[in-house]
This record gives sequence, structure tokens and C-alpha cells, in this order.
Amino acid sequence: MARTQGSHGDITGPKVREAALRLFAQEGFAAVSMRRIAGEVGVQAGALYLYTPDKQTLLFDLMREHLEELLANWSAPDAPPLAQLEDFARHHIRFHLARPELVFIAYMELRNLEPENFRVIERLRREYEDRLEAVLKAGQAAGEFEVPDTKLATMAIIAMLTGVNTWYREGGRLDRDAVESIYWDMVRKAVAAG
Amino acid sequence: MARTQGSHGDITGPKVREAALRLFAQEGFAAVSMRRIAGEVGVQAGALYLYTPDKQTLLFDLMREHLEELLANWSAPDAPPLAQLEDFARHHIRFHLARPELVFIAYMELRNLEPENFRVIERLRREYEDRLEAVLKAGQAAGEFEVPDTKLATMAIIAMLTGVNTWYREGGRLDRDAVESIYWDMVRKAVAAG
DNA sequence: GATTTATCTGAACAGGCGTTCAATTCAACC
DNA sequence: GGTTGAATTGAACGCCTGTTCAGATAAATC
Repeated sequence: MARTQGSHGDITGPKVREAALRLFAQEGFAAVSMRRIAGEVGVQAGALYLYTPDKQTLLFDLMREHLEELLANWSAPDAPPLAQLEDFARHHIRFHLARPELVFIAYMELRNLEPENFRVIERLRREYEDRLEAVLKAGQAAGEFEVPDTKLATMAIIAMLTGVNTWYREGGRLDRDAVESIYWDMVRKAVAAG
Repeated sequence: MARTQGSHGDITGPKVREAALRLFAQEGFAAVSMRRIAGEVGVQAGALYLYTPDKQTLLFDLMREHLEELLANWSAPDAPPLAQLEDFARHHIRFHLARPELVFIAYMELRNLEPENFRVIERLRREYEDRLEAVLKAGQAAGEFEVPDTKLATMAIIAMLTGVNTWYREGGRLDRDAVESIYWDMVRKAVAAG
């Protein structure tokens, strides 16, 4: 037996990516075998290698594309620092709530990246942090924010906002807009003067 | 060959725990084999089973003991809500910075717990969250805090504080006390009225 | 209808996995 | 000095791992 009826590369390709995404997020990169992924897609393990050179690249591509999209999704608008910060906070929450699996993987599977791939991902993440820090620095310079340390505040804000993903569930007590507003309010106050 | 010179159960036991802790934190539970752990300890894989019934229990015990210690380490002092909150924030940062590996494992390896073990850990974590939420509720009732949602604020604060572990490195720009104070300041402002 | 080409199978490779257990060794006790 | 018992080895169990590849199949092209 070989090629079964209705098999198409342009369908199987995305299916491989989606199965890897779901399984890596649920059980972790190291715990998921290529045979499991193949099973989800409906092919034998060997067929996966038509769509990825190896398992590591499957993980790396998911993370790289995720972070590139994150960066493409936000750059500081031409506005006062406070408005820039609000824009950042709301975009961050919205973006992260929309793709919980990718967020989880990009966060949890760093140690399973080979050194070279790790450096690439780290650079992208660092770039995102720098964008927020630039906003905080601008606000500090303008006297609108009062943060003793912009780098530290950057990390604290990102950790707080990303933390939404650990508890938010669709159809829960609060909808996304409400969560967004409440978190923005806490961020605003945390960096406010006084 | 068998028992080598100078072998002692009361030494090997802790060494197994420490090796597992270090390796699980560095490379992840699923990526570390019993043979690797045994190699770090300096015994053969079979000897590990004198100190743990299986690999799963090795992980579970690390997490359970960590969370039990966390709970034992803090209960709300007899003081006004603001002082209670400061006490919480400072204890949380201090406790977490002191054991980064356990924190990392308790956070990252939840999905590698068997269902029954998972429930135990979840319950302990929930208890910790509830203690913070009680403080926020008290402060809200006293009109000292202004939080639109105490559960959400609980999660936001814990995420923010635990986030310290992702970037803090010993001997860096800021010492622990400075970090503690800066984070407490952000927490204080985030829940403040106004 | 024949040929080409993309797609996939199924077996194989060499190695690693968690766990068990009889056999062995060494330290402590009588 | 002989006996006991805890500590450990090393081999074995059955199974799973990522990856490769010759061969088979079905769709697309001519």
C-alpha cells in the first residue's frame, strides 16, 4: 500500500503543523512522538518528513512564526506615552488570548530548542521587550510615568499580562474586553506617578 | 560487582532528589531519563528504585513538598490589609528567588503529572491563591484597595511576582531587596484606590 | 492510454526508555 | 569470625524513539 485516495500535500502540510501545535501545547515537545503527530494527521510517520526536515524544525518554526507575527502585530503608535502603553497592553492581551497554544509553546519549550534556534527566538523576544521599554522610557522622560527601573517594569508588565493565559477560559465570568480593561487599569496605576 | 565502597542510603537518597531537581528544571521531566539521573548520582539506574517507587513519584514529591513549604512559609499576619499585602509580596519574591528550580518545575511540569497527582498539586496552588485573594477582599471591604475583580487581581499579582524568576540572576544590576521593593511598589499602586 | 511526478507506506535501523530482579558486595552486629 | 541485611550492580524485559528509504500508488500531464 502507499498513497491513499484523496491525499494532497497542500492539505497534509497545514495538518501537520496544526497537529504538532496542539500536541506540543498539550503534552510537551519531548513527550510527543512523530508517530503520534502522524496518527493525528492520518498518515504514517515517514510521511511527515515531506513537510519538515525534522522534529526540531517543527517546533522552531512554530515559535519563530509566532514571535514574528507578534512583532508585526504591534509597533508604537504616534501618540503620547500613556496612549502607547494602553495600546500595547490591549494588543498584548488580545494577541495572546487569541492563540493560547502558541503562547504556551513559545514559553515552555525554549529549553528544547537547539542552541542556534534558541538564540533566534531569544532575539525576537528581546525585540518585543525593547519596544515596551521604549514606551516606558518615553513616559518616564515626559514625567508621566514613575518607574524606578524601566527594564524591571517591562518584565513585570509582560509577565502580568501574559499571565492572563494561565486562567482565562472562553465563556467564563468575564469576556475578553472586560479582562483587557481591568488589566490595563492595573498597568496604568502601577506605572503612574505618585 | 555490586555495592561499592562508601555507599550509603542516607546519602544517595538526597542525591537522587537533588539530581532529579536539577535535571528536570534544566531539561524537562520528559527529556530526562532515569539513567541520566542515576549517572549524576553515581549509581546504576536500578538503584534509584530503592529511593522512589517510580519516575512519576520523583516529580510529584518535588512539587508537593515545594508547595507545602510555600504554604507553611506564609499566612496573613495580624495587620491591616496593606501591611498583609506587602508581607505577601515580599515573602513571595523572597521564597521564589530562593528556589528557582523548584518554582520552574512546579510551573512547567504540571502536564506531566498523572491526573490524581495533578489534582493534589492544583489544590495546594489554589489554596495559596485563596490566601492572597482573602487579603485583597479584606482591603477592598475596608476601602483601602480598589480592584474591580479580586480573583483577577490575585492572578495578575502572582503572575507578576513569579515573573521575577524569568529574568533575575544573582550578582546582577539589582540585589534581591531592591527587586523586592520595586515590585512591592508596583503591586501597591496597582491595587491602590484612585 | 502512457508517462511522469508528487505523495505516502511499511519495514528497517540503531539506540534509548522505565522498570524488575537475581546475584553480589560491603558494613555492622553478635 | 560468622552471620545478617542493606545497598548496589548488571543484565534482561518489552516497548518506544527519530529518521531513512525502496517500493507502491494515484493524480496530473502529454
